Amino acid sequence: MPTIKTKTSLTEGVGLLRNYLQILLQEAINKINQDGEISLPSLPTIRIERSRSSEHGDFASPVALGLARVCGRNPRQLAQRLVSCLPPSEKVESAVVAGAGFINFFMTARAFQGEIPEILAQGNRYGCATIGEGRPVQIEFVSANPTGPLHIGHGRGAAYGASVAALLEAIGYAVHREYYVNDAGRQMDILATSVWLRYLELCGEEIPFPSAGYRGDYIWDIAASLRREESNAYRASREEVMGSGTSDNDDQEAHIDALVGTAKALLGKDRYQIVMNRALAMLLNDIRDDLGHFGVHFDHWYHERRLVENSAVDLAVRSLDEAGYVYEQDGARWFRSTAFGDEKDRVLVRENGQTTYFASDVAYHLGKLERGFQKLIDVWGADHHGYVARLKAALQALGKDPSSLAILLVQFVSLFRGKERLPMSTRSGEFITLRQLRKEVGRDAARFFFIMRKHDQHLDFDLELAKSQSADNPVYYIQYAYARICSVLRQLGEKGYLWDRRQGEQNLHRLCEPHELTLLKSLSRYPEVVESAAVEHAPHQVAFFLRELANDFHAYYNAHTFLVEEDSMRNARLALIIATRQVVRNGLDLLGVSAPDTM
RNA sequence: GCGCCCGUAGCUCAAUUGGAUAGAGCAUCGGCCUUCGAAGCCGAGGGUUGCAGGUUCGAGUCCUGCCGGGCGCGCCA
Repeated sequence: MPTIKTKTSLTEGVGLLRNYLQILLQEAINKINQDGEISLPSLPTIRIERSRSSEHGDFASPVALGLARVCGRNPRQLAQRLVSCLPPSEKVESAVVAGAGFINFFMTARAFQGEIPEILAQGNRYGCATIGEGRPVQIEFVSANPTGPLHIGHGRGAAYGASVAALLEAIGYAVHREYYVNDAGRQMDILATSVWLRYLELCGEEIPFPSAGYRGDYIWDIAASLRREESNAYRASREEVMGSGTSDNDDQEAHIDALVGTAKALLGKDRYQIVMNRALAMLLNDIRDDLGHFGVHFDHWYHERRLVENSAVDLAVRSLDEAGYVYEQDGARWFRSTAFGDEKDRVLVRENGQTTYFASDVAYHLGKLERGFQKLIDVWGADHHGYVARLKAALQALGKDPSSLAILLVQFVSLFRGKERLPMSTRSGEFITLRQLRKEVGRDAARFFFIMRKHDQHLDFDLELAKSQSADNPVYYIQYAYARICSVLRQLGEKGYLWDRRQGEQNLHRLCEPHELTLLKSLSRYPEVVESAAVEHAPHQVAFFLRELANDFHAYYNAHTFLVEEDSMRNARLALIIATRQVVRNGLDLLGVSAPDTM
């Protein structure tokens, strides 16, 4: 019989209790496998779960159920056999077979008490893992067009992307955060022209503003700065501007395109470029500043222009062509994405010779892989879902593995003020910006609320709830737990005590009240939660965990006094709540939410 | 019409990716402050997981068909 190797041995570091139990089961399976009782060519994956109900112990494994199927044996009998082969352990109180053949583990109090020194020793690093093994991962998020301020939807993408990035970093990936700046397409022309038209209005020209232009107030601000800087040097008359003959009443898109042409002609290439660059710079600064205050930072801002200028886009199109997936039709060049399951083929080069946004995106993603990232993550608004198939198709056509790119779609946000739903229209520039939201509810509540739901769920964001400083508000509930612990420690000093960490760690066996065990068990779950949330790109799991942890702490607080007279007990309890404080802070940190000492 | 996502307590959402008796928070009702912060704690009620089939030891989760909602379906980005 083959000996199945175990990754780690029992004598090595403790690590997660879950992994520890996994090893125990491995030993048991190995034993009966070597005895010839069962015959396994390779080790099955041994799943260990936290029991949902305390009646089922602390951990449970369904491994015998799967194994029984393979071996053609009775699951309960096999489970019983495994239990009898488990190596003895001081961490396991008992292991029993239950239900269809589950193995339930009841742990000793000591097993959980042992987590406290780990937390205190690791501090900010507690919960981190090395699964990523330093592999480079690139995560692209927000990437809003620089044609206006960020709105609520971008806020959700920003909060989500930032938390996923933090989680991946926590489990050992080398994370590179990137914002893709769409500064090369038609939208930029419309932006530049919108600014110029407002500038002309400021100069006193009465020109009707095109409905396809950007109408937001921020356009006035940019125009005003242009006028301050350049005075009337960019002025043209109403007659010159309106001379193209198109009308806003006929075809709004054609009209704006004509105005763009007029702007380019009247200003000349250099001055037109200055207007565009000024608008772009101001908007990007605004976005960068906004995100900075939101606690969201990027390692790199990647400009689409760069792809155009260094011919990466042309190269990508040529590569697709050489792979045999490009053809010409109606004067345009098409990518045969239907060969990879897309609904229809997509244009790469337009009839007018200009490459499409899609062509840039192919080049951009190809470049990401060529820069050495093995794992790519894109966070997109759900309205872009139709885009997934074509981008993956392009990667596949270029000989890349499409599964190296994970596209996470973030659903829309509906804003509520209590029961009242706030209208969100992007047209006419009347939408609530991220900045307004941040100023109204604060960064902490905004960050927390945005990640509280799974990314593929619609999010109802209640401004009143986010602002309320009450138990209804989960952010305050969690922060309050943190502040309460800080407050206890202040009281400690006022009473003339000092926390004796060593004595505390030596008396952890004193922590055996039900409330204490509940809290200890929750604390030990934290590394498991971080790992799961990271692997599944699901920061909401951290939010739910913190809520439960805070609840366990508040319950403990109400049931017992920490600052008791007896030194050994006091120091043990302080060790527990200081460890709790550490875990709350680590969790909040992953979510970009602050941990205040007082509230 | 076609494609993708979603449908779980009155409301907003979880559910260890196929595991045991589907759980939280609001809201409702009832208790707990002379005490380390009541921004807190404890308890109660509330469910045919949209509907109907199927797959298996086992389904909220997987497959099929309906019903209802959201989003896409440009030589825009």
